[in-house]
Amino acid sequence: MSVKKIAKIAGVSTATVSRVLNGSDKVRESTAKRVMQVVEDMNYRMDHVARRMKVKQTDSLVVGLVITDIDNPFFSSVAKGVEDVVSKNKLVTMICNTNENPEKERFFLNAMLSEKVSGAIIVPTTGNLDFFQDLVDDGFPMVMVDRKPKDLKIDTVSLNNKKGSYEAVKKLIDNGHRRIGFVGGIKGLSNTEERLAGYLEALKESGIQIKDNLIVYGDYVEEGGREAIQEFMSLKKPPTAVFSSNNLMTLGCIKEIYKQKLNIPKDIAIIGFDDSTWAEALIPPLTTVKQPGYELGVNAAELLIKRLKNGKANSIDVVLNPELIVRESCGTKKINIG
Amino acid sequence: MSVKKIAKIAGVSTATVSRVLNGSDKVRESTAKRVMQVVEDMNYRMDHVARRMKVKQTDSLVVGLVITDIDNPFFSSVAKGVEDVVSKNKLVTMICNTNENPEKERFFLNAMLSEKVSGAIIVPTTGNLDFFQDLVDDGFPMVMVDRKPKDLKIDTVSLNNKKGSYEAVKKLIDNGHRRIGFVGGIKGLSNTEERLAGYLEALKESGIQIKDNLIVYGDYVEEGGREAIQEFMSLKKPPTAVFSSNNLMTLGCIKEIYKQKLNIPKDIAIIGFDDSTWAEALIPPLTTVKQPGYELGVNAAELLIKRLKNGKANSIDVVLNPELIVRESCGTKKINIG
DNA sequence: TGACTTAATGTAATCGGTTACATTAATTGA
DNA sequence: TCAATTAATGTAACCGATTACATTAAGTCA
Repeated sequence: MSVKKIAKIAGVSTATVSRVLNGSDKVRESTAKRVMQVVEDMNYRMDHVARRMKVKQTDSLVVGLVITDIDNPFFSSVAKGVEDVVSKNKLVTMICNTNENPEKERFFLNAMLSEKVSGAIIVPTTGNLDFFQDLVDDGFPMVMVDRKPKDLKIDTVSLNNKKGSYEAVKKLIDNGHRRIGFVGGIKGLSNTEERLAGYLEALKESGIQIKDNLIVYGDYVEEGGREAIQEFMSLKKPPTAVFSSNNLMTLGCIKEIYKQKLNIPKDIAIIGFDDSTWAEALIPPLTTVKQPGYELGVNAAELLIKRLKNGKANSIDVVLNPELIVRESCGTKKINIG
Repeated sequence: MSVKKIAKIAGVSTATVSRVLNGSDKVRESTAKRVMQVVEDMNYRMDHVARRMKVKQTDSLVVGLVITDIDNPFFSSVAKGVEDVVSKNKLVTMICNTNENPEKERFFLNAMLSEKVSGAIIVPTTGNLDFFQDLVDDGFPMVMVDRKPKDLKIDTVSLNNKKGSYEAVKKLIDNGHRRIGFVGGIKGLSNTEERLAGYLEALKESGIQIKDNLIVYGDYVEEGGREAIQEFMSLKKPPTAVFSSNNLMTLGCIKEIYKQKLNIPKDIAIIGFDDSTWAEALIPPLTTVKQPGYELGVNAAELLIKRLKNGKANSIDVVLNPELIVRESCGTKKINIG
C-alpha cells in the first residue's frame, strides 16, 4: 500500500493524501474523512523510511544505544533508563552489544549511520575515539555514558568513580584494614583509572604504603575476580580486605572466597562496585558502591534528546555521584588487624 | 555526500558509481579505482535507507527484538543470545522494552515496521495476538520467544516449562515435603500456566492434595515474591517448601525469608526458576530450574534468520529443555516433615 | 580499414513519500 | 451577477540510491 494507491482509491491526488496523513495543510473535512476511511480499510502504514528521504528535518524515530555487555546488570539498567526516556519521547531504541570489541563497535556505528538513526548513546571502548570525534564534528548527536575518554569534545554522562572507590577503601581503612587488595577492570578505560585513583588516594591519605602485588586487573569479568582472589591468597601476606571494582568480578571474588572456605568478613572483608538486586541477599550482605545505572541511562537519553532538538552547543559533562551502601561484608570498626 | 556528487567529482555517471560501489557489474579497473579514491577522500557512506527503497529484495540491516523487561537477567541473556547470532550475520538488533504493556508493544511493532526492520523476535504480552497473526500472514517474519500463545501460526522458541517445574516440585516431594507453596507469575501467559501445570502434576502424581491457598501469583516481580512469603507464613499451616517461578520473585522470597529470620532449608526449602550467576553465591546456594535464556535467544535468532532467507513455510515450535540445578536450598532427602 | 561484436558507460525511470507551485473550486463583496 | 479573493486540490520535481535500456568506446577479424 502506497500513497499513490490510496490516492487512486480515494479518488484524490497523492498530495491530498499526504496532507491528510500529516494533518498540517488544509483539506476539506469531507475529503479528509474519505481518505482516512481508505487508509483504515486498506490497513495502510506509512513508510517512514521513504518519508525521511524527503523530510530531512524530521529525524528518524530511532535512537542508537551501543553498550559493551548487555548481560551485565549494570548495563542493562543503563539500557532500561535510556529506553524509558526514549520511549517516553515516542522514539525507539536500537541497541547493539560490542563485547568490548572495537571492530564490532565501529561496524555497529556505521550500520546505525546507514540506517539513519537520529543520534546515539554509547559506552565507548578505547578503540574508535577519533572516529567518534569526527562523527560529532560532522553534526551527529552522540552522548558517551559511563566512560569519559580524555580530550574529546563530546557530551558525557558518567559517575564520580574516584569518589566511589575512595569512600569504599576509606571505609575498609576505617575498619582497621591496612592490606587492601584492589581488583581493577579493563586497563585504559577512564572508569578503571578513576577507581584506581580513588583507591590510591585513600591509601596515601592514611599513610599506607602502596604495594603493586595488591593491585590486580580482572577485565570486568567474573573469572577475573576468581583469579584475583587466587593471586591474593597465594601471597605470603594476603590482604585482609578486597575492593573489587565491578559486580561481575565481585561475584567471582565471593565464589572463590567461599571455595577457599574463607569467611567474610572475618578472614577477608570485601566491598564491591555496583549494587545489584542480589547484593543484600548474600550472606553476609554485600557492601557496595551503588552506581545509579538507571539514572545514568536516563541522563544520557535526556541529554541526547536535548541535542536532537537544539543541535550543536558546547559539550557537556554530567557527573553523578555514587553512594556507599554499607552492609556486613566489610566488617565493622576494630583496631590493628593482621 | 551522495552518489550524484561522487559521480560529478569522479567525472562519471551515477550508474557507474553505483556499479563500483556494489561491485557487481563490469567497470574498467582504472575507472573503479578513480571512483573508489573519491569515495575514500570524500568519506562517503552509503545511505542504506535510500538504497532499500529501490532494492526491495535486499532487506534492512535491522532485526527487531521486543522484550518485556530488559532489566531482568533472564531476558537480558535472551537478548544477548539474539544479539550474538544477529551480529554474526552482519545485522544489527533493535531492542524495545515493553514492560508488559501491550500498548507500548503495539507502538514499538508499528515503529519497527515503519522503519522497515527485516523481521522481529518478540516476547509477547497477551494483548496483541491477532495483530501479530495478521503481520505474519502479511509475510512479516516473526518469531515468538519464551511465551507461546495458543492458536497462533507463528514460529515459537520456548522452554518446556511444565517439565521444569514438575522436576523441581518432584525434588521437593522426594525430599519429604508435602506442603509446597507455588509462586506463579503473570496469569494468562503460557509459561505461567505451564509452570503451574507441572506443579499440579507433581503433586497429583504423589497423591498430595492441592490447596488453593498454597498457590499465589506474584506477577514476576520481586515484591510479588515477598508478598507470597508473607501470605504463606500467615497461614496456620505454612508450607515447608516453596517453588517460585521466576528469578525476581525468588529473590523477593529469599529476602523475606531472611527478614522473618527463617532458615533455608530447615524452616523452609526453596527452589527457584531461572538460574542466575548469583544463585550459587547465596547461602545456602540456591537450587534452580535453569532456563537456557541465551540458547533461547540464539535459537530464536537462527529461526528468524532462516525465515528471512527462505520466506514462508509452516510454522515451527522449538522447545528447549530446562535443567534442575540441585544446590542446597532445597534440603536433602528425609522422611515425614511437618 | 571497416563492419561487427563486445565491453564500458550514460540516461532516465523508479522506489514512496513531500511540497513548491499551478490550477480549479468556492466564497465574498459591490 | 461577476470579478476578486481565498480555499482546496492537483501536477510534477525531488530525496539518494538502483537498473533496464540506450549509447558510445574498444576490440576483433577478414
